[in-house]
Amino acid sequence: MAVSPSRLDTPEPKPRNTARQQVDEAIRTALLTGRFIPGKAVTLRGLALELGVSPMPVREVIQRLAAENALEIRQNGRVQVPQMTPQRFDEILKARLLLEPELADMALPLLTKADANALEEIDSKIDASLGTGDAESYMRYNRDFHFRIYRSSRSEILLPLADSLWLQFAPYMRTVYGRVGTVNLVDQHKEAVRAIRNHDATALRLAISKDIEDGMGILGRAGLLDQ
Amino acid sequence: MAVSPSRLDTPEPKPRNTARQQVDEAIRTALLTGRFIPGKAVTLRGLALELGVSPMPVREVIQRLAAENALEIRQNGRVQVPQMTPQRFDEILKARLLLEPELADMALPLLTKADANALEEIDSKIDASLGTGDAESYMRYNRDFHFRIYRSSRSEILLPLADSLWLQFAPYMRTVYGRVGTVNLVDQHKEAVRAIRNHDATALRLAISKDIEDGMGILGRAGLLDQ
DNA sequence: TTGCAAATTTTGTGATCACAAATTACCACT
DNA sequence: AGTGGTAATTTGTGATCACAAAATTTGCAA
Repeated sequence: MAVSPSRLDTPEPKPRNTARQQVDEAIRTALLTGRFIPGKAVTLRGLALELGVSPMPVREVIQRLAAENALEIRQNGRVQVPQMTPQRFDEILKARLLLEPELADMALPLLTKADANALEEIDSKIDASLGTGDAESYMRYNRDFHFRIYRSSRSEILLPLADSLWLQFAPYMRTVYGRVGTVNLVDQHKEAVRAIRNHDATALRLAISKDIEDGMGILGRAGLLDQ
Repeated sequence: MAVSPSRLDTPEPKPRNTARQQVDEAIRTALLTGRFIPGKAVTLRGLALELGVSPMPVREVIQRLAAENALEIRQNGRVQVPQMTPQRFDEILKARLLLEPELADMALPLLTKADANALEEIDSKIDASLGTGDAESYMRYNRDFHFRIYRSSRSEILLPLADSLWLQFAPYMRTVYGRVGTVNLVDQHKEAVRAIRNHDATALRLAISKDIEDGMGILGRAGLLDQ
C-alpha cells in the first residue's frame, strides 16, 4: 500500500506569492487604518502606479473588496470608498453585536495564558497610541486586539463576516477620530483580558459587547449629523 | 436656482450592462441552485467558453465569489467549489440563526399584504417542486421565499452577509437532496406567512428559526458522515 | 502489468492594448 | 465674469498574449 495523502483534499504544497495578495493586503490595511477617506474616488491606474504593479491585480482586488462592501462600484464604473449613512451605521453596530461576542465565545476555550499576555501587550500599545493621539496606530492595534481573540476561534464562517464589517466601518471611524480626537475613547479591553484569564464566558461576551458600544455608540453617531 | 440633484452623492445615471454582471449572475444562480458540486474544479477558460465571454470578466467574478467564500482559491491557484465540513456546517447554521431572524424582524414592518400573497405563491411552487422531486426548482424557490422577506428589510449590511452564507451552503445542500431526496423536507413557510399577516414579530422570528433548523438540522448533518 | 520519468497540455497570473463612456479642461461668445 | 459647447483626458471594460507552474498524458523499461 502507498503512503499517499490520507485526505483526498487539500494537499496545498507551498504558498505562492502573487502580486494580487500584496495589493490585497496593502489596500485592506489602508482601509482598516483609515488611510482611505469615505467618498474618496479610487482609480485602478492610480492604485496600480502607487503600488508599483500593473492595473491587472488591482482590478481583481477591487472586485474582491467590492464584494465585501468595503469598496463601492458605482453604476458608471467608478470606484469609491463608501459613504457612511445613519442606517448603515446602525446596522453595522447591530451586526457586530450579533457576531463578535459569539466569536469571542468560540475563541474562549482556545485562548491560552500566552494569548492573554499578548492581548495585554497590544492593549498597552493602544493606550500609548491614545496618549499620543495617533489615530492610525490606534486603529491598527485595536483591530489586532479584537482579531487576536476572534482568530483563535478557528472560525471559517463568522470570522470573514466580521472582517467584512470592520472593513466597512473603519474608514468612517477614522474620520470621526480626526474630528473629535481620540482622547475621549474608552474601551473594555482590560475587562476582556480578565474574563479570558478567568475563563468566564459571560463576562467576555459582556466585555466585547460593551467595547463595541463604547467604540461606536455615542461617539460614532455624532459624526453622522453633517457630511 | 437650478433644479440640480438635491443630494451631493449618487447621481447614478443609468445602469450599465457589463459582461461581468451577466457572468456574476450566472455563476451565482448556478451555485444557489446546486449546479456546482462541492469539490468540483472550476476553470477560468472553461467558464468563459461556457458563458461565451473572454476569461477576463470571469476572473473578476471568481475573485468576487472567492471573497465571499463561495468559491475557494487553493494555494496553487486552482479554483473549486468548497467542500463542506462538519465545523463549517455548524457554523453556517449558527450564523444563519443569528442573522436571518433579525433580517425578518427588520422586514416585518415593511411587508405588505401583496408580499404575503406573493410569498404564498412562491410557497405553492415550492410544494410543487417537492412533489415532483425537482431539487433545483426547490432550491431556487426556497431562496426566493427567504430573500423576498429579507430584501424587504432594505438592509445594506446584514443582507449581503446572509447572501454570502447561502452561497456557501447551497452547493452542499444540493448534494444532500440528491442523496436522500426532497420528499422528507418540511418547512415553516406557512407559519411565516401567517406571522407576517398578523404582524407578529415573535412568531416570525420563531418561524424563520425553525425553518432554518428544519432545512439544515437533521437532514443536513446526515450527509457529512462520509465524503 | 507496473512504476517512473519525460513530454505535452492545461491553468492561473500579469501585462498591454483598443475602445467607449464619462469626466474634466478649455475657449469662444454674450 | 458667467455660460455653453467642444476638445482632450481620464477611467473602467474586455480581449489577447506571454509566461511559469501544475496537472495530465504518454512512453519506455523493469
